[in-house]
Formats: sequence, structure tokens, C-alpha cells
Amino acid sequence: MNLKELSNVLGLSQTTISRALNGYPEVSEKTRHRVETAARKYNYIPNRGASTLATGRSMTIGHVLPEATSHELVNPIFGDFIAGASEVYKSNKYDMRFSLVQDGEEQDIYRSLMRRGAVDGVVLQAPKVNDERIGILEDIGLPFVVHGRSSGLNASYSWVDVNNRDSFRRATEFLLDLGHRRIGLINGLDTLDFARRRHLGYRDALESRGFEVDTALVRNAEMTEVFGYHATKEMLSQKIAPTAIVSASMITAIGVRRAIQECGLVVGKDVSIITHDDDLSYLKNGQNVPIFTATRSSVREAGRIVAQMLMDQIYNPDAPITKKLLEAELVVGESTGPAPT
Amino acid sequence: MNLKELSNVLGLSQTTISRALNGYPEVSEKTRHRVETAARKYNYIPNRGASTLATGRSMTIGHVLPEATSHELVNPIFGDFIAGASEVYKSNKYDMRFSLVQDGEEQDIYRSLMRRGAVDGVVLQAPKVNDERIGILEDIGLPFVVHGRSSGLNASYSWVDVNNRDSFRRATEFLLDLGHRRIGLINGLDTLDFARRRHLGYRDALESRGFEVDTALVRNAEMTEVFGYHATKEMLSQKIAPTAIVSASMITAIGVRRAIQECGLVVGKDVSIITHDDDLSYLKNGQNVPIFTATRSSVREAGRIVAQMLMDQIYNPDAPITKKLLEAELVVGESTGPAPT
DNA sequence: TGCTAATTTGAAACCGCTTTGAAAAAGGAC
DNA sequence: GTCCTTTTTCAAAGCGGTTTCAAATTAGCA
Repeated sequence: MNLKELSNVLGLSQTTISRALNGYPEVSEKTRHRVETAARKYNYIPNRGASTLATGRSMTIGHVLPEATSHELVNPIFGDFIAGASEVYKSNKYDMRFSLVQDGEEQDIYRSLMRRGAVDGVVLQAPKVNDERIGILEDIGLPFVVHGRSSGLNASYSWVDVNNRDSFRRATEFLLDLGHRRIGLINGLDTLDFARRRHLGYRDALESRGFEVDTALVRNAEMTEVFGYHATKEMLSQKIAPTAIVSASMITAIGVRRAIQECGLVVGKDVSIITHDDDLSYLKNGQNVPIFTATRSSVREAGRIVAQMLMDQIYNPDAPITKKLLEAELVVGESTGPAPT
Repeated sequence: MNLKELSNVLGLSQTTISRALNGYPEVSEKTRHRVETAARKYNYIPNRGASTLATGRSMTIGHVLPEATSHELVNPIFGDFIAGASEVYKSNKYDMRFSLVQDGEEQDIYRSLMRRGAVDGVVLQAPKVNDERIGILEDIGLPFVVHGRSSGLNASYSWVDVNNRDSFRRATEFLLDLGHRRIGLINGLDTLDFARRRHLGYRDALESRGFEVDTALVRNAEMTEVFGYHATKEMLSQKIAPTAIVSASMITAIGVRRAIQECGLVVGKDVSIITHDDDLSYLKNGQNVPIFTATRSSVREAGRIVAQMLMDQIYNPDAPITKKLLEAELVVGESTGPAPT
């Protein structure tokens, strides 16, 4: 059943029906009621493509994801982020559209997404240092919000980010206060902006106490469990092994723990672990007492905030740019203790 | 730049341009080349809504996800599944559209998705026992493929599933062969079809050896790490504790391991673990020697297969229903050993 | 060169909805 | 009852493509 057919059935014009269903005031309540009843009865639902075409609004948000390089899509963190964002989209009657993109191809994708009228806005995830996608989106004029920031750009854009630098500074200082001196950092891919900031925070803490960063104790890669395991194994086999490790995600921290245990060492006693915790639904950091001492910030909540910001931007394109810096909380769990003597 | 404008620039009709760009044969190579060059130059990209409206094809696949009950979206397994599916969509120039749905609301969503011309097909995930959504989709006539199956329906539909029952039978028999007699099962939500089949496989193995299922050793819930931990803690505190545990996912298995270790027991010696392994990118089961003995089946590959099946069904609506049962491989790792005497 | 067949191109209808500008109906005041 | 407002309703023009059917061009051949 389409609009025309329904209008025949009801003996009303398409105009009136469209108005009645979209809540316009210039239609009498009596008529509106009659239309709504009939719409339900005949199971009439407006065709999306047609309304998009007519209004220029697609009621869809785009998420463009890198295909190969960094497997953003399979990152467990991604799921929670999206879940948060979806809640907001849904309450605004928006849907999400995903496009996978190969490296370098992004420019075209953004352009085409907008040109094609496929989306009303875009969320940009996992920005790199000096991320060129941001400039592209600005040029195009598509509303967008970045989850994270991109160092090295002086562009002004909307973003939501965790205070990564400060979190990791605090985490590292926490370990220094416990007497640890050799502290490893198991970090995300170093092209990613958040990883860079975390490294800076780690460095800040060390240098403020007069220590230097030992590159033998720093590792960068995709934050898998296996990476955490290997990196730790390697570090522990060094002549002067670290007594504490700062990890960039729960998943890698689990690998770190496995490596430590496999070496016959005790977590929180022989080697301390402190990790960033995105508060993932499927991977909670324990119940009452956290398993890992951690810098915690819900990525799901971040998803909500990003989505809401984007909605606001779409509804009100002239409003000023908004930015939000989230502070992580430092929760103390069972994976840290004083440095062994 | 839209079609009309481009046609003015080129001095050709919209018809010819449309044909040239869509690869129709009735346009000379010379013209086609001219059109393509101009399209690139003026950055012309067809409006999606308009082509959808004109062709009736949205070039979009819908994934409808339950919002509250089972957090399908945040399940780490979901990410890998989607990643696999996306690869296929992309090579077919299809996009993905996500809609979140509250329980009970699904019927309307499917209906409207199709009516609205928003999607050309749908993937149904995490089917329950006796899942009513399947009947709805059949009624509507929207192409769809189910990831998993739904016991209790005699409907005929396309699906891709792992042989859950047989995998778990083999896993359990493997433990029985090692001399284990008290074997726990830490399973997914019991409303989900796959969990039910896994339970049946577990039972098959026990009964074929003349043992009975002890309900004190069976747990069902969402497959989080914390659930694995708690379930194991409880079981281990029973008068006659289990010497082996069958787990439904890597994530829960990690919780199981944590609980065992926290009790001062050794995995693979005091208590064996065997888990299902979806071969997640971020959570590989070790490198050379698997950490966990496991029944392995790549959910990412399943995603690819589901998507390909759906594409085939869209391109060729009259082809017969296809079904694919994947066999998991049983890989032996370090988490299992003979029952302690 | 003339005629027919094959190849290219184009005008116009259509997809299903929104929205403008005008007309019809209803309501109010006298 | 008449005239002027206000409220409801409608016809028609888009939105930006695709596709049908007809017309124009080119090629092929005697």
C-alpha cells in the first residue's frame, strides 16, 4: 500500500494524508485520526527512499570504517561504542549505515555519502595522528563528530575524547608511588592518536620524577590478547625485567596476566598491572573489587555522547562546535602492589 | 552536480549518461568514455535515494538487533561476524543498515524495512528456540538468511550454522576419555537456540557412557567473563567439585580460568577446560599451541557465508533454499589433561 | 547512390513522497 | 443572509534518478 492507494481508499488527497501522518497542524484532528487508523489498518508505511528524496533528509547516520589496516570493526570496544550510539540514534528515529573503506579511499566515500544523500551525518572513529579525514569532512560540509582527537591538526571540529594523557600519567604515577621503577607500556598502534597521547602521559609521569623512557619497555600494536602476552613475555625475559606494566586495554591486559602467570610470577606481587578499562559489557573488570587496577571510562557512554552531539549538530547546524573531554577514574584493584624489593 | 546538470554540461540526454555510467551496452565506447571522464571531473555521484526509488533496489542489507534482552551488539563475537559479512557486502557494492529493536517490536520493523524500500534483504542473528521472527520474515517475503537455526520450527529457510550439538558431544567425550566424570557446562542464555543444541551434545556424550546430567553442573547466562568466573567459583565450591568444564565462549573461558587459578588450582591439571572458540581476531586462542583446548569455528567466516548466501538469494530469488552446516574442529591445547586421581 | 538494418541517442513517463500556492469549506460578525 | 476570516483540503510541481519507446544517426550492402 502506497500513498496514492491510501488516498484513493480514504477519498483524501495525498497532501492531507502526508500532513496528517507527519503531525502538521493544518489538518483537523478528526481527519488525522481517520488517516492514522486507516494507515494502521492497511499497513501503510512511507517509502524511505521517496521521503529522503523529497525532504533531503535520510534519517541515517554513517559510520565509515577502515577495512584492512586497523580492524576497527572487530575490535570488541567498537561494539560497546556502537551500542551506546545506537540508543541515541534510535530515540531520534535515526538508523545507522556502515560502509567499509580501504585505506586512501575514504575521501571518495565521504563525498559520495553526502552527495548521494545517503546520510545526514558521520561519526569518525579511531582518528590517527594528523588524520586527513577530518579535513575532508570539513571541506564537504557534512556534519560530523570525532570519537577522539587528532594531534597535529589545528582545525576546529566537534569531538569527544577521554583525557588519555592525564589518565596514563596518573596510572604511571600510581605505580611510581608504589616504588616501581621499571614500568612497561603496552600500547595501541602508534599511528592512532589515543596511543600517542597515552604514551605522552606515561612519559610525563616518568620525566616529572626524573626518569627516562626506556624504549625497550614500550610496545605498540593492535590491542589483542596475544599481543599483550607476547609483549610481556619479551619484557620479562630482559636482563632487568619490568616490575609493572601499563596496558592499553582489558584485552591486552588479559594477555599480560597470562604471560606473567606463565612465568611463574604473581600478578600484583611480582609484577603489577594497570590497564585502561573501557568498561565493556562482556568484559567487566570484576564485580566488587576490580580484577585490574585501571583507568576507567565507559566507551558506551562515549558512544552516547558522540551520537547526541551529532544529532544536535544536524538539528542545529549553526550552533558552535562542541567538544567534550571525559576524565577517566582511577580504580584500584588487585593487580597492583608495592614493587618487590 | 546532479544528472540534469551533468547532461547540460555534456550536451547529452540524462538517459545516455545514466546508461553510460551503469554499463549498458547500447552506448558507444566513445560516449561512455566521455561521460565517465566528465563524471569524475565534476564529481558526479548518483543520488542514492533517487536510484532506490527508480529501481526498487536499495543496495542495502538490514541487520536488526534486539535492543535490550540479549546485548547482541556488544557481544565481541558480533564484531567478527559483521566484519566477515561486510567483506562480502562491499564486494557487491552493498551497505549495511542497523536497526535496534525492542523485544516484540520486531515484526513491525521487518515489515517497515521492506515496505519502506530500505533494505533488499535481512540477516537474522542469534535465533531463539522457536523464534517467531523467522515466520514473520517468511510471510513478508523479504529475502533473509539466519545465522543459526531455530529448533521447533518446521519452516524451511536459509541458514548457516555450526554443528553445535556434535561439537559439544565431541568436546565432552574428549573429557570423558581423559577420565573426567564430573564435567560442568557453562553455556549461553538458554533461550538461544545454539545454547540448547550445545546442551544436547553435552547430554548425548554423558548418556552414551551411561552417565546422567547433573543440573548442579550446568549454568546458563550471557557469555561474559564475569559469568564464567562466578559459575566456576560456585561449581568448585560444591562438595564434589567438577574436574573439567565445558565453556561456550573464549570470553567465559577466561573467567573460568581466573576462577580456577584463584582457587589455587592449576588449569589442565586439577581442572580441565574446553571451550568453544569463535576464532575472534582480538582474542586468538594462542599462537602455535592453543591456550585452550577448543572446538573451533570462525564466526567471521560464518559471516562471509551468510552474506554470500543472502546476496545469491537477492540476485536469484527463485533459487531453492540453501543451508550450510559447518563442522567445528577440535583443537587440543594446554587447558586439558587427565582427570586427577 | 539508395535502401534497409543496426547502432546511438533522446523525450517523457514513472518511482513515492513532500510542499507550495490556490481553492473550497467552515466559522463568525453584523 | 451576506461578507470576511480562518480552517481544511487539494492539484501540481518538484526531488534525482531509471527505463520504455520512438527517433535519429550510422553502417552495410547491392
